[in-house]
Amino acid sequence: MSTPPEKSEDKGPSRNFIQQIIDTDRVASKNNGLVRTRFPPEPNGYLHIGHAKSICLNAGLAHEFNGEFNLRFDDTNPAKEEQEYVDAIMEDVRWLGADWEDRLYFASDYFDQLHAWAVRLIEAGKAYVCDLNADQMREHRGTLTEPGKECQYRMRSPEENLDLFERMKAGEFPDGSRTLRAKIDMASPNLNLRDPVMYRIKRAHHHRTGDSWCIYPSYDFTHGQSDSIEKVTHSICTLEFENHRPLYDWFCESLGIYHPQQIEFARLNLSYTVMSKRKLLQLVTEKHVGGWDDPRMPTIGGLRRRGYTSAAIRSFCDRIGVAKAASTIDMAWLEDAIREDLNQHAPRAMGVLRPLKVVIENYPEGEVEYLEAANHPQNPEMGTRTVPFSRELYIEQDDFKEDAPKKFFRLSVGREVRLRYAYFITCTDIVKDSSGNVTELRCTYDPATQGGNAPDGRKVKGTIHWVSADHAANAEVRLYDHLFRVENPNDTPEGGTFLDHLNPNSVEQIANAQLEPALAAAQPGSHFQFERNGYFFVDPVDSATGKPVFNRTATLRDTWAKLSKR
RNA sequence: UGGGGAAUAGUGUAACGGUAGCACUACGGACUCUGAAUCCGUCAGUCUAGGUUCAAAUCCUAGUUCCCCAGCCA
Repeated sequence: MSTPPEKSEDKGPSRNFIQQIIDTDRVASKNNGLVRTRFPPEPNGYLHIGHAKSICLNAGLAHEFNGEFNLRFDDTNPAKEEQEYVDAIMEDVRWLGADWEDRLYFASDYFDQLHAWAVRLIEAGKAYVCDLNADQMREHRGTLTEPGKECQYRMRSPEENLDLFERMKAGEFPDGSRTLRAKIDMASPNLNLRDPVMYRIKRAHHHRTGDSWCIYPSYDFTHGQSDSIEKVTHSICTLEFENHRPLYDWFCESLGIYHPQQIEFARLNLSYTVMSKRKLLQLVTEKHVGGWDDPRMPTIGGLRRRGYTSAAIRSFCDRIGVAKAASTIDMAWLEDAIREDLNQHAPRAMGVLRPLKVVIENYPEGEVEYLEAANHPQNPEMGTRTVPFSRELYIEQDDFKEDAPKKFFRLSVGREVRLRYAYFITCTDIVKDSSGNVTELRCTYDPATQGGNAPDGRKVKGTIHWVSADHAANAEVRLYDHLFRVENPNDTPEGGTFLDHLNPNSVEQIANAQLEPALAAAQPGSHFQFERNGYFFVDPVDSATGKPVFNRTATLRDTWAKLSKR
């Protein structure tokens, strides 16, 4: 996925710190030079752009070093996990272009092995059954500055522990009444090493193992061993697991099993959005958005429905880099990535979002002519189409200004502009309603400029898009903006929440945009650039045959908007 | 006040003792039948203070700031 290093001997592309670690490992023939990575989601929610960074990183590394990439679900908490999420996650990973081939794994497939390993640690005197309840355990754990206390159960014999653990497994004890803990060090300055829980009693239906277990292994007792079973060479995770690495290492060492190397990197933060699963869930359940795939969501499903392509997301992940410093990437980077992709690939069309009627007074009534327009001016191979032209048209309201400044290159009374692919027109008069709003423009056209070129060589500064009023297709268009109006929604004053920063105008629905007629047949899932407006995607969910709904994926850069703001 | 991490233009990311580079943003300009794209250019950076060295973003010392950890979540 990420581009392989170039051959150039001088200065190749920069290598991130993980690539450098792997370079070193390969020079040392560690793992015989093999690279195997994995993406280990918990199926308790939908994937977001932050996960995409991890997927691209892991799959990209495997690809770059000719290794293997696994998909493994970390499904050790049946209370939160569901098959629905498994399915959605697989779809998203596949869509992103990461290929796990036949290596789809579930931590739950390792439950028997994990149990056997737990028994082994008990026998070795390295694990014990503890009768403390959650509150008591918290008390015994100590604090950041004070060591924890060893409990009375810590000294139980392996025989007693074995017996108790088997009875835990057999369902003899109520939920939460006992745990199996690793016997490490209650005084460790790293709280994760203060005899962490390996197994807890939890009667919950597991999406894969059903009701066959009532004890479930914890993340710490599962993750490293799962990596080990799969012979993962480089176990790449986010920074918050750095404190867990000693535990990861402890289990592999104590068990004497293959020991993968855990490497941590900084998770992705994006401006103007939130990334935590909890907050995304809240947006959905409290109906601040339409669902997990709402086009304003930073989820993979949301981005896809917004019109992002997987190529753009991969390119984005490639560009943002990988490091250990916590950082927040500007949303503009994501927008840049999708613009770059769509600029090359999206066919052009004309669509008027906020229509203003234009009557060409010297154009014969009832006449229609079909003018040729390029589907992509920079790429003639994409062909041409025709658009109907007639006496009455719609143009964009923003393309007319009664008191037009000098730098305004569009229409105003007495000014001439080019209608894209059509004619030069000059505005001669305006019609207003009783409250003074301009409702119609009266114009004349120059028949000699058909197709958009003047034989006398005269230039016009402005070219605007248009549609024929009688032929235009009506369609719903949704204009999306940032979900939050501040760069960092997590930055809230005392007593506030991230929801306070929700952007009330994050979506604007336009019920009756006027589009060139061919767009009525636009296929769901296809991309267009409405010239001078932006990139639009035909919503795969809400579109019906002959009634497409367009989601604005991204605007075009708008120099004029910037100029006019000053 | 314990432990683990991290600090390089506005934002990201390279440089691994030897010219601080690249990208995004911003701002100019050229070009243009999309005020788009493209092209050219400008502004702008090594957290602080000491030290080692011919030479320090890089090594050492001290400090500052930020992030993570007290779930039977992952």
